[in-house]
Amino acid sequence: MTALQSPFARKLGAFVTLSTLELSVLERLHSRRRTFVAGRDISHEGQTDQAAYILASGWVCSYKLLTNGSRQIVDFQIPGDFLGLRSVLLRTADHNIEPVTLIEASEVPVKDLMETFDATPRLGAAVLWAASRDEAMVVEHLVGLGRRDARERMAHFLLELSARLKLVGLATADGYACPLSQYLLADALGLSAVHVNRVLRELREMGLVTFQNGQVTFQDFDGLVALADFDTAYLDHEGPLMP
Amino acid sequence: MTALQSPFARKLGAFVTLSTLELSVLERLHSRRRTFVAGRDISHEGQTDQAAYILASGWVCSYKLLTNGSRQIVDFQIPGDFLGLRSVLLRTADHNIEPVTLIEASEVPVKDLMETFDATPRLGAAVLWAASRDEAMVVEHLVGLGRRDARERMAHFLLELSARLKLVGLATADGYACPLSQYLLADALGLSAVHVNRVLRELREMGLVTFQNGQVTFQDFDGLVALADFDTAYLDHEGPLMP
DNA sequence: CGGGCAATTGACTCTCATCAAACTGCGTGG
DNA sequence: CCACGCAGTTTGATGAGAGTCAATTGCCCG
Repeated sequence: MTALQSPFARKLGAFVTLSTLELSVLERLHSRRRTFVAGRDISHEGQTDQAAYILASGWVCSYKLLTNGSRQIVDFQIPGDFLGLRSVLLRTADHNIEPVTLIEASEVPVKDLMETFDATPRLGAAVLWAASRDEAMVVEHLVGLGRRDARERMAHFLLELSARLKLVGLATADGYACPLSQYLLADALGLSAVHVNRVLRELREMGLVTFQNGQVTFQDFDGLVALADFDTAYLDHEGPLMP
Repeated sequence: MTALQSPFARKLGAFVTLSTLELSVLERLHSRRRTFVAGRDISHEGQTDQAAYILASGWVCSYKLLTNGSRQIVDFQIPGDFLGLRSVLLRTADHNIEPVTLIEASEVPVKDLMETFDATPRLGAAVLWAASRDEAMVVEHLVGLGRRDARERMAHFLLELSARLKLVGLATADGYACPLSQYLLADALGLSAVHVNRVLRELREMGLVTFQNGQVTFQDFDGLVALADFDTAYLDHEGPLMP
């Protein structure tokens, strides 16, 4: 896979034009390709000396555990997303990272990351910008947990994933393949798995979306947008401020 | 106020040693001092060309509104905190910023910010590190909204504020002055104001904390920590990776 | 064929929102 | 100096949304 085709380049390319040099630097970042099996954590809260990764294929989740045994998934990462950038900046991982499926990811050692920032500041800015965009997503999740009911939360979540997946060519207007179990959805949306099931049934019976056999299919996209009060503004920022 | 005494320098100084040059650059960042009255927003979602601010005194909240009229406060900022960094990086504000009290803040134009990154990379790294720490806090809030009940949330919130305020000398082991109304607490914790009141009463009757007349007083700090499952790890990261 | 995991459904419970109504402290203006 | 209004706090009563417990179904895979 060349950098031009990599989901990461594709995502950045949707917002800025990258020079040949920058594309080749991107390609070099993809040299340390690794695979990880589903379910075994890549990184644990409290670990130091973390590497960052760029996800090439498969899905990942970032989560935190509470001592009472429950867990909260902070976000899912899809191809083209950066993993563990904050953990690198803070020197210690502040959350756990678990592959949801078999994944391929390119390890980016701190040194390479710093050198990239130095050698191609435009790429550095792009990475920072992507990180800010991810943070905006986390904020939106927080708003959902605080002020949306279960139906709205689910609708919003499915729509956000749709927008993100479209950017890397993994979704169409009709829907997308989604490898998440109802337990994972529950941990992400702050609900119980049982309630997730009921909410999905409701949305299906309302004729809005179906989520069955790992496939999300929109029946009434606009209706879903209306229900979720979904506004893509937080995803559709202008590209990074390029030096 | 010299940079040495500013809450921002004080906060950074708790994690790294700053050179005289760096302190003087910091001081220059504080030149455009402005004041804002409580209740009138400094910045609105969707606005472009945002400036960033360093908060010198007073309290601020960042929030988002939903079309159904409810609002979710994402975080409060206290003296020493940066405001609107993400809005600058994304070129568009993705949330609103409202002073809770009369505040003093130093405006930091994008240009100055970039120049600082360029001229004193260590300060740039420090700012980035502080931003990552703030993001870790947002993540912790998200976990609270998703997986903690009202009592735990309130306890955790009061403890986090305590830790943050201590860092800039605004709290003692006994407690701190807190200008937040129960409505603000409600919007931050994803609760109704009525329920906030009941929860505060409960915590008081359990002999853990009191929050009355704008003063938070700990009666049983350890008991509160236990109830909240509070772990300062997400606040106590090592200092920034200094180039 | 049996084990195991995810999805599904029903019955019951509990936390928290909502509505309503006092009550407080406080600044303003008559 | 007091009446008034207002914003914030406090308390009670009721109901809805979501959790928990439990049982069943469907399906994949050894």
